[in-house]
Amino acid sequence: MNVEKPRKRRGAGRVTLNAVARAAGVSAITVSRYFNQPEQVSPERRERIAAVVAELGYVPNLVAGGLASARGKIVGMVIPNISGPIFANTIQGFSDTLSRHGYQLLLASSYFDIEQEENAVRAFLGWSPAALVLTSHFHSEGTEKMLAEADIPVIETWDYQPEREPMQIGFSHFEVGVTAARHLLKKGYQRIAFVQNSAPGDFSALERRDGYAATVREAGREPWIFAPDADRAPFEAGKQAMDALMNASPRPDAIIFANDNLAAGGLLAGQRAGIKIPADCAVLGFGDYPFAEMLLPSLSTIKPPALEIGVLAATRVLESLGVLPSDEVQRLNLLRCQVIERESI
Amino acid sequence: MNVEKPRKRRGAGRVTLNAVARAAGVSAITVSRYFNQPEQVSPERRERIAAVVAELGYVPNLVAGGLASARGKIVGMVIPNISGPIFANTIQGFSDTLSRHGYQLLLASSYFDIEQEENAVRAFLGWSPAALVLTSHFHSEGTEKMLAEADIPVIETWDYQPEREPMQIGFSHFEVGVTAARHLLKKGYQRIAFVQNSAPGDFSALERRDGYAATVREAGREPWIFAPDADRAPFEAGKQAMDALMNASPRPDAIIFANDNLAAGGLLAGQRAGIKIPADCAVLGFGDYPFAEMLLPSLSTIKPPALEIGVLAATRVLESLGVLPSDEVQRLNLLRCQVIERESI
DNA sequence: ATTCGCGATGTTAGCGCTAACAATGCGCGT
DNA sequence: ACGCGCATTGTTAGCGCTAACATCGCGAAT
Repeated sequence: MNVEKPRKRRGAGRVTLNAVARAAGVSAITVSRYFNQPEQVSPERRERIAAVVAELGYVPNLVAGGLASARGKIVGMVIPNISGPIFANTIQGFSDTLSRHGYQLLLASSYFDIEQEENAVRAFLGWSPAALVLTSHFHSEGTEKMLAEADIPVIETWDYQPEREPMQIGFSHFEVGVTAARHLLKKGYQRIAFVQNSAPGDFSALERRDGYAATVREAGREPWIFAPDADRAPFEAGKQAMDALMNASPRPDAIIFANDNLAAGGLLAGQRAGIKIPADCAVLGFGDYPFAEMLLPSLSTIKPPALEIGVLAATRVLESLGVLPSDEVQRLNLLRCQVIERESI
Repeated sequence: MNVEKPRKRRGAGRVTLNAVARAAGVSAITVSRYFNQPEQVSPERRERIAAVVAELGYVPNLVAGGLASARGKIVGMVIPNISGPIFANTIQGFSDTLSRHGYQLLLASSYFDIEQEENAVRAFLGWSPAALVLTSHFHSEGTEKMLAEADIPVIETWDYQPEREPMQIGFSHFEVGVTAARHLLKKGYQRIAFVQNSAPGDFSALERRDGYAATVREAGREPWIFAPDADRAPFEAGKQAMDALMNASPRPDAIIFANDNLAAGGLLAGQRAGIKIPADCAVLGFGDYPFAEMLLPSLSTIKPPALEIGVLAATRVLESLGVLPSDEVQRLNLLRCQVIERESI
């Protein structure tokens, strides 16, 4: 006499939605609605279900939900690097805004490598995310193809190329260069130099340089661009630049550095060489890294809207998904940078 | 004559594993094995399947896989904050190590708030993650309960409390305080002060203080602890501390700051007051924040193994899951901090 | 020749949830 | 009284994948 024993036993005894439904004396779909469209459930049942959920310690299985509804409450973000002072704020703003609305963040870093980006995008798509957020607009063919087929909102951040199709949130690096140069010109500086970023592949920094160049040219002066050795770390490159520029004659009376790391190096080298900043030479950075206010003299810089980009990206995602209200989701979102004047100008 | 049309149509025409199987002339499970245990599939079929996968652009649906196998290739991490200079490296190391083995990172921040942590843990558990990584050992009751029931590897990082049950990866903050004090004593400093962190809730900083206190006492001296106002930002608190200590008589000849932000403030205030560092007074920080080498004088500090914690956490997770080999996964992992000597000592 | 073991492959039955459709009951206007 | 619309609840059929078991074929061991 064989006992017909069931052959499978996988789900490890977790409390399921069905168990809750049974205990509450309603059907499964009602419990499902309680979680997803509570306004469709009568108050009495809501209370009943809430009690059972608390009692059994039910945790909704989002995986099953995601499979059934073909769209999970999860959003992927690929960022060049997590630990840099720049992107960290964007991640923070993004993550916080999302989680406030019950969405989870899947994160991966690409290190400016489009193949790593492609791998991350592929893996993310496997989780059927509600949306994807990428950095910059330069992707591999494979990535572009997958994104086109995925049929979910895709947002590109930090870079701003209005002619591209996907939703964009960023600011104009060219404009930053213009702002920097114009700001110094207005303050009466005459010989303004620009120190380029030593890291290859940072195309945004080149746009800032171009903005600077166009502006000084417009003011009837020749651009003066110093390019440090490509193999130096930013801080060292900044020192090199300052040393070289201070040996020129005539010297520049103001220097725009492509970022705050370079500027910090410049500040230090200047000080070691006995240059008075800003009396002998003004220094302006970009990024408003946390240390900018801690240097001596404290570093004037241009602050990019890092946190805002993250928050706005999340907002646009939630709008696209109908979680937040909006008549029509804006495709282009141009933010502004801010000049932070401290002592080095 | 009614045409029996199927009633559902959800999956939006995505390429499925079944489609691949059909096109390759094998069964679905063989394709599944091709992805998960390729060594179990004969080389000929592997090739065949690979070709079809590429041709159709198949992207495995990890949600379905996760549901079927009751354990997704995804790992959750809850960290106090993403943008701080401390934890960013841990996230980076963790994320990179995981993704190298095909696991994805779910990230959330708690802002040192155990209720936010609980929410994050609940949401993460809904994705049936393969493991969870938390920061510190102080959790809400609800969190503890969920973790106990979840039956997955849980790792607590940064803090190190050997008596606790879960796997731990961190270092001893007390030991950091001891190291700092001992290092300065050995260099011949006589009157060593300690500046406490102004932020309430940073219990680790208090342990460092206690390590310092125990060590100087052991050397026959009285601990000298300065506590800045609790409502000041760290940088400002550091300034306040330096000003106060420099007005004492006799002055301390060395100061340990609870972290680099405080130390940077101290350095600046010292300089403004005409104090020669390190000749008049040495300064030692903690954290090795990125700006430490950029200050003038550059800041000597104690560098915590932030990146290593992340990498090791990921390694232990992968070992627990059998992805990486290991006879027996170590439950306790004590890492060491490193004294970085620059100019301020 | 028969058995055994083992590697490669296939069949079946869900995993836990939700979309789509169905049904029910109630108040309302005619 | 009847039909209609609306709010609430239920029924059914999967979503795409993999665990568990079943099968098949072939060489080695007996």
